[in-house]
Amino acid sequence: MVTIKDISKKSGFSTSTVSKALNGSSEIGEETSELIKKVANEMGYFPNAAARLLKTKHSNNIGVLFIDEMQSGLAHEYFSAVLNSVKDEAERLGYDMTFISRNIGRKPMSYYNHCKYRNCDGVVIACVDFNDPEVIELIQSEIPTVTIDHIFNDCTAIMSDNLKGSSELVQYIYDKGHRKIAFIHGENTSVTQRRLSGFYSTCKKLGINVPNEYIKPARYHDPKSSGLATRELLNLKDPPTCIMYPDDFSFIGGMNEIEKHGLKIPDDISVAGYDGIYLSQVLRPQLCTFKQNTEALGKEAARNLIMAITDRKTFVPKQIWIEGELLAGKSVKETDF
Amino acid sequence: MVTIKDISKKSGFSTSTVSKALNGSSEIGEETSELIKKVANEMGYFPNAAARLLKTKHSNNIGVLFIDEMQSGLAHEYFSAVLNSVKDEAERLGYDMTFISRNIGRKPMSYYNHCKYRNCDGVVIACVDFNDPEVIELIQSEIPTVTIDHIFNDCTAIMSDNLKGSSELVQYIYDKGHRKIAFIHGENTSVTQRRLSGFYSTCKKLGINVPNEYIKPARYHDPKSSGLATRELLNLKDPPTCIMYPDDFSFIGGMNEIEKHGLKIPDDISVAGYDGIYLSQVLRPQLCTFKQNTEALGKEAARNLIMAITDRKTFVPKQIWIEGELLAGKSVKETDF
DNA sequence: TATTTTTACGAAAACGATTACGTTGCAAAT
DNA sequence: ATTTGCAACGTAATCGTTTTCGTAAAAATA
Repeated sequence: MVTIKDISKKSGFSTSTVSKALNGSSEIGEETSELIKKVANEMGYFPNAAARLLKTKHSNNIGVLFIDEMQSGLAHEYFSAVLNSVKDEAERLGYDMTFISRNIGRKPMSYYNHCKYRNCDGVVIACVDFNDPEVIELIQSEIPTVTIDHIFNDCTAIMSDNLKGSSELVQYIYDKGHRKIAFIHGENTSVTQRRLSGFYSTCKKLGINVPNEYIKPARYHDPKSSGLATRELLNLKDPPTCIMYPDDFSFIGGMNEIEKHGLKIPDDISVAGYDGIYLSQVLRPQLCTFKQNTEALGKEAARNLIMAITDRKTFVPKQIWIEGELLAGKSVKETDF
Repeated sequence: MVTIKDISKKSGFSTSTVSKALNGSSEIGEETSELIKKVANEMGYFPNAAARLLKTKHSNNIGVLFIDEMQSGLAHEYFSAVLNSVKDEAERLGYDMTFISRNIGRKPMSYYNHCKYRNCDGVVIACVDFNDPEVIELIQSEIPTVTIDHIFNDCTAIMSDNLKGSSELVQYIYDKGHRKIAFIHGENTSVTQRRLSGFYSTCKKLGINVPNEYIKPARYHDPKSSGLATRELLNLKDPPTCIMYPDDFSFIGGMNEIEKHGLKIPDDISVAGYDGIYLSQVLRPQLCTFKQNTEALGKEAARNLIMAITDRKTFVPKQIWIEGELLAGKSVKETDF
């Protein structure tokens, strides 16, 4: 490995001069600067991140916290799409991305300590249990963080506009003539809470009566759980004409259950999902859903995190709402009321 | 930040003793060792990765090279599943995972240099253009690497058994009575080459005649491209009764084209995919496909890479074949011949 | 008892960079 | 002629560990 010492020897300048020249300091004369750079190139020099980091404390590396309850991990299409976008934008801005886990070298370690250990300049937090004390510890620490789809005090949040999304879906379903709309909502996350709120408020606005039995809890991103909820809904004396699901993925469970009941989508029952994952658009019939802008979400997350890192003093936490787009699909049937 | 110096002062022992005690060296007496650990705990000490790395050269961090031509990145379901498994196993073994890009801090840098810069202990290479000189440079370097789905000299490879997979598919389709089987094959990757070989050899074994016009090139993981190939196949004077696709994802393009032609799967034409991604099993009809064992692939990749890192001297490169499983689905119709 | 070995610890030198501060030489200002 | 200022470069400390090599005392051996 060739170091600045080697360059120093070969070029005859001191290591500090070499360092400064290589970092483009104006302190060094143009000629020497050029010479040093030339020598460095010839010798195949590149800096050692560890040594540099030890002094500067800047790693040019951001961490991502990305662990979901359902263990789907990177197979979670929505989040992996967001993450991919984070990665692309971070790379464009010169940052690498490292996954943060709870252990290091076989020793357990909190998220926060892990980040400090790895000297992450900042952290993107997505798809985790936001009630986890360790997550809270990390967010409240001095390390810049941005969260995706969850709002914390004094922490920049990139939010997919779930309220608006579910609201638009309800409006669309209403416009198609439906008045008996059921909602299966994922439990215990702020994301699904917002979707539920959007559902309620829009129903109220439109004057739709929603019996309690039309609201079923289910686990987020869990087809089985939504399947059970679907069964209950279909067995009601007065079943709904349209069922809204927590997310596209969960809908699959519902779809199977609807098939078992011998019903056809959308002729016998209408359905809508959420997310707009690829799958939803290749199903037959195409699923009516709300597509989240994963690319914008990830990009904004990376950009804002890096801004927070760079302008640490002046940066103020903010919330950024990313809008999505209704994909009508063909799973909601025009109906009379 | 509390350092071993602080512990040294507080405990009265030298920094070297502290370091040794903390690292469990047998050189240090049990009592002092316990005392030092206690003090370290009280003070909330944990090591600084940069400083440690600077001396030891071990980062406990592995890099992943993961850039596909189609830019689907982490949205590539097969690879993201593999990667997730790599991550889980690596974490279990005490390693973190960092993405390797071509630039760092806005400066371009080769993959190899990037790995050296970040001091990656090893690299997992997947889903890239294996002809890229930079990739080759990395593989031939002193950094331990494992490749997924591609064989290089002197480099451990974790291989999904594509030959066997496509072979089993052909056999299954044959058993269902089909004799006019077309094959759309992805271009230019060793993965798709193997699938093609499996197709050819099994056809030969079974005595199936394969006219040239039944073999269509298309881009791997590209629905549009497979859609075009499908159209050509359907327009043949003597069209096939079954079409095999490069992968499940590509099949979607074919599916749309088949729909456009007013044909029904599987009544009018049978189809088969490859990969066994989630999508394939929720399509109606369920897709006949070959499910690759992504979990085993990722796990083996991580395990072998870390073995290569740990036993650098004795480790010999090897090839590990991971078997998959045929998912019959309902897209291949029983037919007479 | 005299000698060797072992045990338990410390001093100091790395690792490879950055950076505050010091030192020149020389031109410009006084 | 003296002072000042600045450009251009060097010295040396520093970041937080690990590790080699010593060394004193204790234990084992002869």
